[in-house]
Amino acid sequence: MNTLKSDIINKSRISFKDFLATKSLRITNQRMAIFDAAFNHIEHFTAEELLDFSRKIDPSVSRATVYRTLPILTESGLVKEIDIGHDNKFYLAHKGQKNERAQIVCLDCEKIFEIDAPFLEWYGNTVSEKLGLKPETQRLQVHAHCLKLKDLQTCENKEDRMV
Amino acid sequence: MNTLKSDIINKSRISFKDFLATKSLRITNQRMAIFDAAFNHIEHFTAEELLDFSRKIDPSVSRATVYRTLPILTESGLVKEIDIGHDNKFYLAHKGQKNERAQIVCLDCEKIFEIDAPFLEWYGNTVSEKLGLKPETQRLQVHAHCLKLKDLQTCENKEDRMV
DNA sequence: GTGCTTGCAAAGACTTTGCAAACTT
DNA sequence: AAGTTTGCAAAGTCTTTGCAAGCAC
Repeated sequence: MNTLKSDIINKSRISFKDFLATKSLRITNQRMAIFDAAFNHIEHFTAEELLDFSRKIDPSVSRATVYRTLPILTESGLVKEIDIGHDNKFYLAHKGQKNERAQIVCLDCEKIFEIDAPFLEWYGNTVSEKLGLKPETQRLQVHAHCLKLKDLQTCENKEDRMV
Repeated sequence: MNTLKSDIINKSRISFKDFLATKSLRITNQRMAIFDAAFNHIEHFTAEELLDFSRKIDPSVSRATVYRTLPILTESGLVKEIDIGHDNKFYLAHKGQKNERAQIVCLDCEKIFEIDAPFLEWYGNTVSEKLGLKPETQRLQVHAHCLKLKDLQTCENKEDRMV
């Protein structure tokens, strides 16, 4: 399992370098540190969190570079932008999961659960056809309250975001 | 049709006043101007647009009051917050449409189409159950490109947002 | 009259940008 | 060596907030 995971990260790492080369962008320490920070993180992360993680790998990484690198990562498809509305904009390293995914956002602990939603693409196509549009991305999100928190006054996810 | 629409607006207007009264909030000219601005607008609108519309009704309305009134309107359920991600946060007056709706967002003209999505609630329930969560809101969005624009180099919706 | 609401301007949060130094190729 | 990329700090954008004047009740 661990080796499999490393495999995916290593492949993605090469993909990223290829992507940079294709776009005539340079392979810098900062860009690779940001890539590694994103892919070593299991959960969703914000730009600010990515800055923190990146600096643990290469302290020279600046906020500006993180903000400049994120669009490259999302354009390459290696990082997915997760917009759950309101305040926060999250990102998630794409490690071979299916593309049709929905997010369940806990309103109590703010944890984001990613789940497969295999009908999503079909749905987008069906609806868009009628409007003369070609679907590009689909987003399905359910915001929900934690029943465990309500019953037990506690929720083990409460602090998990900071892992 | 026009009378029907006015009926809905008038009913909503009374609901808003009731809501304010229930919450011990005062019925001010500014709040009512903002309400009217929202309900006289057919399309989705941003906070800034709502400020403009409101000022046409009551020039004394300030940006701050719009930002302070929007949460009241959304809390009352009379205005729906539509988060299509990226930059813009939109709002839409709730004029008796079904609650289970999806948004199709045109990536070219930025127009937002609202459509019924009757399975949305069912889906949220099914998925959330497994996670021990109680669904509160569901959001389904498809971002799509305009085929007409691609074929004809033009799209009649291009300027519609400013209506 | 009491105290909630308002407009204004300042402050906040988050993101982008200009520029000279540093680095990749 | 040439030209991209970087960090820094300043600027931008959107939203919130403190305060004294104004208004609803």
